[in-house]
Amino acid sequence: MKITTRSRYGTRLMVELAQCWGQAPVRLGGIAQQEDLPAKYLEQLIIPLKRAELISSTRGPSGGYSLSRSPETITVWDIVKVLEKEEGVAPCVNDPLVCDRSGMCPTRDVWNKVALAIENQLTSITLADLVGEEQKDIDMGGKTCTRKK
Amino acid sequence: MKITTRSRYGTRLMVELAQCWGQAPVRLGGIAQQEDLPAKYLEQLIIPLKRAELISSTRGPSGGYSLSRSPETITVWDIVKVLEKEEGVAPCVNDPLVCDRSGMCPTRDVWNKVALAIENQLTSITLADLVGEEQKDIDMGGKTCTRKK
DNA sequence: CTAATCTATATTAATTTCGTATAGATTAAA
DNA sequence: TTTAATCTATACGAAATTAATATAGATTAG
Repeated sequence: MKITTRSRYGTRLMVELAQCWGQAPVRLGGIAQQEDLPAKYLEQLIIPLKRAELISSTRGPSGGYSLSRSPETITVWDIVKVLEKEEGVAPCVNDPLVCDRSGMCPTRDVWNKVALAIENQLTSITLADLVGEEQKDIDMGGKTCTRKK
Repeated sequence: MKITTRSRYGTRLMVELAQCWGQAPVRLGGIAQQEDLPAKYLEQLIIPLKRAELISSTRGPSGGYSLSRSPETITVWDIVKVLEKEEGVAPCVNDPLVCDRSGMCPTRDVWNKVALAIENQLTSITLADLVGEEQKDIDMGGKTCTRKK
C-alpha cells in the first residue's frame, strides 16, 4: 500500500516547478540538487509528465522545464495518475476479467472504494496549495529561481 | 499504490470465516479450496491475525479456525492493518526521522492525508457488510459450513 | 563550434512480494 | 495408544517490481 518513489519524487519535482511558475525554465540539475534526488531518475519521470502535458521544456543552454499551466490547475492526482503505472490498488479493480470471481466477489468492491478514496483525496490538493504550505516554513535563500513572496 | 495479496487474500479468508460465524471451526484447507488460494500462504496470514486476536483456532482433527468476535465488530481496516506490514504509504509518514526534510516538506502532508483517507474508508466497512453483500449473488450449495440465510 | 541542456532507451542492483518446503505440536477418534 | 488430521512456525527460493545508473543522442544559446 505504498506510493512509490516515482510519484513521491515526481510530486516534489512538480512543487519545485510550481515555485518557479511564471519565471524562466528551471534546469533539472538544479532541482535534483535542491531536492537531493538522482537527476537521471527524475529525467525518467519527466518523460510521462511531458507526455501528459503537465510540463513543457526548452533545450540547449539556459533551457529547462516549466509547468504547462498554473499551479492552481494541477492536482496531485494529475501527477500520481501519470507516474503510478501499475494496475491500481488491486488487479481486479481496473480489469474485472483478471479474476473469475469479480462478478460476485464482495471484497472487490472494497478495493474499488479505496481507489476512489485515494483519488478524491489527491484531487483535492493542488500544486498551489503545496507551494503556499512550503512558504510557511522554508527560508528562500540560495534557490535557483526567485520565489514569489 | 497496490494493496498486496496479504491483505486481499487475508480479507477473503476473513469473509469466509464470517460466513461461518457461530458455527463449528472451519478447516483452512476448505477455505483455500473454496477461494482457490494457496493453503500454505494463508497459513502465514493467519499467524498475525491470531496474534491480533481476530481469529481463534482449535487443533487436531475436526479443528479449524473461527472469528474471535462477531463480524459486525471487525472492520476491513482491522485486517489490513495487521497484514500490511510495511511502512505505510510513504516511509516518512510513520517515521519522520527517515528524512531530513520531514519538518518542512509540503508533500509529506499529502501522503499523510492519503493514509488517513484509506484508513477511514476501510474502517467504515465491516465483515458483516461483506457477508451480506455476497449473499446477494452467490449460490450457497456445496459449501463447507451452512451459511445463514 | 562547443558546451549545456534536454531526450530516450537499455541495463543493472536492490528490494519486495509471493509462494513452497520443512519440521513440528496438538488432539479426536479408531 | 496409535494414527491421521489439523494447526504452528520458520526458513527458503523464485518471480516481479522498484530504484537507480549507464549509454547514446538531439537541440540550441552563445
